[in-house]
Amino acid sequence: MTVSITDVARAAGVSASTVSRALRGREGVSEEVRARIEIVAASLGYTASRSASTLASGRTFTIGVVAPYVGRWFFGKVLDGAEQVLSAAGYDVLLYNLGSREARKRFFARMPARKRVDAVLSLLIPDGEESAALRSLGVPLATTVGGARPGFTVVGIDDRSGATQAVRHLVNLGHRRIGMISGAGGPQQWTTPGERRQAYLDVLAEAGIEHDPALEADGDFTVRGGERAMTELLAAVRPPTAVFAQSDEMAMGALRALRMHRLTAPDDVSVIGFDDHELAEVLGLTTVAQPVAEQGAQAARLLLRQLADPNAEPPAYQQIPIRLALRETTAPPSPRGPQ
Amino acid sequence: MTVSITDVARAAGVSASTVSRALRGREGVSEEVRARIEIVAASLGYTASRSASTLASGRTFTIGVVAPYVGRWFFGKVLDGAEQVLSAAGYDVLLYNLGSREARKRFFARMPARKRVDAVLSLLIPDGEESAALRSLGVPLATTVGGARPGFTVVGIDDRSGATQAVRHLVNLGHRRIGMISGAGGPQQWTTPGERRQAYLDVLAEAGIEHDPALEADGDFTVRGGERAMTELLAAVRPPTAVFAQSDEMAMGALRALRMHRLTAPDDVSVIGFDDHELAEVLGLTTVAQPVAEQGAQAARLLLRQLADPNAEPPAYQQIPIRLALRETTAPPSPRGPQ
DNA sequence: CTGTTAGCGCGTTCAC
DNA sequence: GTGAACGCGCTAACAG
Repeated sequence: MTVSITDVARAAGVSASTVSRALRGREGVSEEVRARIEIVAASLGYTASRSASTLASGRTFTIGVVAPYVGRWFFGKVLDGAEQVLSAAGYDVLLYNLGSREARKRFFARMPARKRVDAVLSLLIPDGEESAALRSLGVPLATTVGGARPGFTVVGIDDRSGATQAVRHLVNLGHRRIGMISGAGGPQQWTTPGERRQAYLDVLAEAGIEHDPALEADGDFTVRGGERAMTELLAAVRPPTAVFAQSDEMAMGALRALRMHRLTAPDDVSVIGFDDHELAEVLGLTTVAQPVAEQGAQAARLLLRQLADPNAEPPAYQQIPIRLALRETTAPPSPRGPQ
Repeated sequence: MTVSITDVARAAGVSASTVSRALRGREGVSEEVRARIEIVAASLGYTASRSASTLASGRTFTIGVVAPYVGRWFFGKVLDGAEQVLSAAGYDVLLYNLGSREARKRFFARMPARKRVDAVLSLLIPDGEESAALRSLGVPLATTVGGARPGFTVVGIDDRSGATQAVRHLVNLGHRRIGMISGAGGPQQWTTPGERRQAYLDVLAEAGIEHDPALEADGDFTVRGGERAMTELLAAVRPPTAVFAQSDEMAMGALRALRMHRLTAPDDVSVIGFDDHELAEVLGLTTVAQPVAEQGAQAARLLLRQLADPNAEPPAYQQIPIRLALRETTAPPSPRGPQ
């Protein structure tokens, strides 16, 4: 039924190996024969069976992408960027979406990717055991989240620098009471919240502003959490005149909380986010823009490079540049701000 | 290096065929032996090679998902829903993200999914040629977009009914000048814009409201487009007091346009969307809620059913229920609305 | 440059 | 209930 390599070989009057060589562009086939084979193969609609080639060669031409939740903006974008690079290079993408705790457990327990992929791109932060499980696959590993980890090529942004830019921006506008909405939870290995917080503290210190713990609130990296956190900050004895949210989604929640209190940004409170979510521009949200899809693309490129040259030492950590996207939710403090 | 079925067989003191039978739960293996084999396999960390099983059995245990753009909210959600169902059933998901015109062309020209998947879920609307290419794979096909198509199992919502509910809601609130932001473009086979528009016209007619072409604007199904469209509507001789946007993203653009004009919803203009985008709730947007992830999940289930029983006639079209999500952007027309 | 010979690791008969 | 033999479709090593 489906056409195999021997069908092509017979039709072209050559052996199967010659067809194999010709179609994969290997040397040792005369141009004449190669051309004939290509025509025959095309006319027969032949595609080599991936399973058979994999079995014979050991290469799968497939990259596994492990994600916590492709339905979320951030991961969808990273996946998008990675997929484009990989498919352009002739690789297939096998997606493992480990949203639920059970799915995740099942994946790492049974490792369905074993013998199925040439490399793995992880969009989630594996704990110690999970990292070991991935390393046991014996293939190149990359990730776009979390700090440097042995065995992984990590592509990320400079969280410290991004947060520094954000808070400095608020300081430069003249704010002195600057709040922060952060995410306290998350896996141990996720260094982002800590890095951004440290930058916040450092900038306050360098500006000679005393840190007020009442101006920090946990937003859980969700819109709802951001709303709750902002509400909390507004209830402080002396509310902030500006707020740095560690993510755009939390910043959006904060904007909503302001609206609920009949306040607006930046007239009453300045708000700056982090990410450059696709709706940030719509909302006019000032933010630290990180190229999300590009991080996935770059991680994919580094994996491809390792596959092309297994001997080359892969970079342990690579940074993608970020920039401040000035929009409409930040301005100098106004006298009529919340007291 | 990697452990194979013969390794397990030797360690368990049985033959490879017995291991194969035992591990796949086939009959004809004593419970005693099966238990022993399972223990040995687990302790050795054995996973059957998918390529080898595929080659031997013809089944790939892999489903191909073809998407136009996983980075977009809607498709990410559908993919998410589908992936969960498929991976829970032991299937892998091979993702083909056909964002660019070239990627799409390349995919349909070379059909890299051939011999690689047991079924295909398409999140994009294939044209005639592309449909034929997919059908030539000889596997079950499903889709969550577009109208019914031969050879495909289609899972979707009742666009007509959803739009009817939306516009009736506005009529019931007392609105008479009701605008619509729609999307004119898109592929021929995409019936959604037309269906929703027809419902809009029908409800106006049934309410005895004369249709005013000046109250329709094209929003291109994007936030930006929605913003432009709303601006256009506000510039009409007699602007609408309420607007039905055919998607939440366009509705969000409309809200932004209102803000730019120092107007608000619902005080000046009521706005209702369609989708229940994850940020709709945050913005308080009244909308027609469609369960996006559920559509992907249901399509996946129908594919699995066909794989389990190839003889069963697959349903040609299946509808997922929708509901009106009443929130804060719709209210009775106010006397101080735009004139 | 090209053909022949062996597997790759399984699932699937068919005997026993 | 279990094992031996065969083949799935292809690539790799070796001849020629």
